[in-house]
Amino acid sequence: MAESMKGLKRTHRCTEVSVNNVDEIVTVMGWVQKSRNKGGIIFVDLRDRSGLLQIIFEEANVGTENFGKAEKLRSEFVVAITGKVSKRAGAVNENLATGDIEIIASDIRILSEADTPPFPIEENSKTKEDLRLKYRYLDLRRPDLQSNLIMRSKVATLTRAFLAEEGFIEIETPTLTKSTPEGARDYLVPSRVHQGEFYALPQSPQIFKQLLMCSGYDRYFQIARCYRDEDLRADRQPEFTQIDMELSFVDIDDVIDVNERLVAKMFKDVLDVDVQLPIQRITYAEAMDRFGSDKPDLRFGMELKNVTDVVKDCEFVVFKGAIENGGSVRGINANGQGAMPRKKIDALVEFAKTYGARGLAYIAINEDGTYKSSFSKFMNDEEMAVLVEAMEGKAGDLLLFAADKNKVVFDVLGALRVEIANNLGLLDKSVYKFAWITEFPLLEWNEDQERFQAMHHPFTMPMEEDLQYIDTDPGKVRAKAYDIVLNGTELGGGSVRIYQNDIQEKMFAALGFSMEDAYDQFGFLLNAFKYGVPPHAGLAFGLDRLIMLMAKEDSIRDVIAFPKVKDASCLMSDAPNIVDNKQLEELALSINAIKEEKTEE
RNA sequence: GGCCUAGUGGCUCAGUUGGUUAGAGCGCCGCCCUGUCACGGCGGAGGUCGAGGGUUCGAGUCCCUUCUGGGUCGCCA
Repeated sequence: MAESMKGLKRTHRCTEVSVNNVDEIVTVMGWVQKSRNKGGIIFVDLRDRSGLLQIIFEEANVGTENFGKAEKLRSEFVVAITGKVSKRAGAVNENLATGDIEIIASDIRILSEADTPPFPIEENSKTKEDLRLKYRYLDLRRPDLQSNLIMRSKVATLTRAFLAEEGFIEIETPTLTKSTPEGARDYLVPSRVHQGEFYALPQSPQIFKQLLMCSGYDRYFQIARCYRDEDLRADRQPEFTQIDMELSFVDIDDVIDVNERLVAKMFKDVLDVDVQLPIQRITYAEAMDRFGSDKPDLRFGMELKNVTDVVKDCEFVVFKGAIENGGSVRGINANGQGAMPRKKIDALVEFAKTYGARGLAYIAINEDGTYKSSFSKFMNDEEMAVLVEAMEGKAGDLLLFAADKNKVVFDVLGALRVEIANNLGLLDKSVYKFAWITEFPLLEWNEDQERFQAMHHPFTMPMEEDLQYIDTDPGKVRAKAYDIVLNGTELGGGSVRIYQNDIQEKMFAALGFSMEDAYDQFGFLLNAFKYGVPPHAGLAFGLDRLIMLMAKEDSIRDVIAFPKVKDASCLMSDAPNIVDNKQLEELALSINAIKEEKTEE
């Protein structure tokens, strides 16, 4: 028996009422968080997106009929309350923004009744995520998710304002577009009109924004939805949002400048955190060498040390073999962890193996200066001492070594470094350490396909000084590409683009594309470049990851209203689902093989 | 696709080496209570332990298969 709100108008949100409104008659509307019925007096905590407000019902003030309604209230009923703001007669509740006041109800309407929710609607929910996702519309009532989405809105709003101020124009680009085989797997959309043909959902607006530069818009941005049909992670969803931009007549420094000022404004305005500008820049080579990662977490040390030269003459076959095969031996020093129990060290070895290590060598330095090591029997005392010295090992330290191809060594130690820091509680979410990573390799060798592929994308400009190697030693060429990294997460990235035909042709040649292939896939861009193209560069932020870090969450699911789970389905709507045959016929599609349980539905 | 991990009343969990009617807190329902705010008091309902199969005299507890979440490697220009 829902009542009408006819004739009523909400005057305040719950926490917009304060002591300044004492004795005023207000009308608030929201959900019943909690009802405490003491018999002759009923306390109700009313909730809306702003917070909680206590309502008092006494028969003398609200009347017999309304008091009866108040007795019926249960969690999540939606009500409209009119009453007088009053200083609390009882104790002040320090935990509530409105803890010093209450509303003495003179009228109540039950706008909607509610079933008991399947889990408590409360902050810091302990409920398992699958249940929360099935009832996402209830989960989204919780204050922590509401504050995340509100923060997200603030960031988007100030981004628009900031970029507009900087001369950017917001332009939308298509989401029904053309599949390009390089890069991530595309989501495809069948065409009804052109049977047998497909649109692709964009992985990014990359080509369109470059065309907009050709068209003279000069500075473009868009808060763009992007799609990649790859497996999910805590920080990867099949559809995600980028703050995407492109600028004409600029070089690296111009892009970095405007973006670090944007980041600084976001953190100041939303979190009141000062980001020190300029943000430090680290080359890719240095990042790999010091941190084993191109997205280093700079909140703690434990940097990698290259001890290849130190151990090159030892008899330990693992070290020797790695060096002979062109690899390296590197280590990290987990300060003060020398007493780590064998079980935990074994767990680290297993962890390392998931990153391709065949094992992990270690030296635990006892408090008395003696060693406990997995390989001391292969080294003499002097060799051990020199190695420990090179690692700056002190009594009580734990030294961990990886010996393999450089890629494996970096992967293993880079991951291990973060794992250990995490285990030791060194990753403080309220500390924000930014870095720009620059001078990425232009190309990387794809072992499976036995060819080079673009590390970023095929339109990334090589560094002028490396251009000479593009024909002879393409792997050596560095790119005018840059990533912005925050606390070990890649927040965004971009590059200066190629705008000269001759360089673009060399790039396609290095990638093993014929010009015919290139024109087939990217002809509209290459043709556009024939008609006068400005030098241009751009960048895109992962908005979901940015908000995740700002909100101190562990998953982007907590900053996306309706996220998908690991297998890319939606537990609430049950998407994706099968469609009826009529739809398939219109698209000239037939299904060859699908999982049995789906066909039986 | 691989590896790790979880799945016990509505929610969160406990359930010893397999052994009588599967427990707790919160929530829910009913009655009482005019100052509570983790309200309180009294009473009550509710699960066969994700599913299927197996071992056993006997399984929530062991084995196999499978489903559903989460983490991660591969993948993610």
